Amino acid sequence: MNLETRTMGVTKTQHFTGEQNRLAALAKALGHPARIAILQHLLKQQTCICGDLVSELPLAQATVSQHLKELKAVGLIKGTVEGTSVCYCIDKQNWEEARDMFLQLFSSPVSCQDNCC
Amino acid sequence: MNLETRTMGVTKTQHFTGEQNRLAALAKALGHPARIAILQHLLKQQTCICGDLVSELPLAQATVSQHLKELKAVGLIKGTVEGTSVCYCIDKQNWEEARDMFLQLFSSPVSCQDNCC
DNA sequence: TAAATTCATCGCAATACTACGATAAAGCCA
DNA sequence: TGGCTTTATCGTAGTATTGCGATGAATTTA
Repeated sequence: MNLETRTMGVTKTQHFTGEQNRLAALAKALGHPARIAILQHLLKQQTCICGDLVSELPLAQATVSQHLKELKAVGLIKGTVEGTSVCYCIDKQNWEEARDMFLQLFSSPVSCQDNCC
Repeated sequence: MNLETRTMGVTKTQHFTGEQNRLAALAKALGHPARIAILQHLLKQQTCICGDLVSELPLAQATVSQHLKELKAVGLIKGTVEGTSVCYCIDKQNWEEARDMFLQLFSSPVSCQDNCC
């Protein structure tokens, strides 16, 4: 029987490295097609796009706002109030950090072949 | 009022492209530090590692098995039964597909600067 | 000031995820 | 065969995620 504080349903982040947790958090933020679509749209636009993301996406305004919040929470995007509307764009610095971390993960050679195991 | 079939709490995958859904699914699989740790361990080993992943990770055997199942479900790893134990390793083909998809996402230039919006 | 626009947040409903003990299934070894 | 090892699956508990209508806050416009 486990007598330490039981926190069910919660990721045990304490037991992993900061890098592992950070990469996982970034991946998690990318882990929804709507958020992928948002990022792709922000990348495609030369200038920063505001809330017309809502009309681009097949989701209600409240839902889009929530996805934007999550992307903002991990730092992949940032938003600036511009009058009545809000201008969202990729956060270049964190975006490049994310790119580097994924790059590093995928840079290792895969030794496992078809007959490996 | 929305009278179409209401499926609450479920991602609306139908409304996104196959690529967006695939990339999101791969990212989601990477979205947990334990699964990052598993993949890093499998990448580090020259030969395929079996269930001693359990002793490497700070999680119960059932939990590790569940994470392995998820990684297997998106195709990032594969397992082969070897006597009593199971040998897991990176699925080279799907791993490279994943790498290419993330690479493509991050390859777009970010035009947004500090004073962008 | 009053109405309209834009967006965030709240609250709810339903599903998904995380974790683990218990148990089952499959193979090994004495 | 009987026990042992290894791993998958089941069941359960708790938290997180997804989605959306309703509402609120901030700003613009009439």
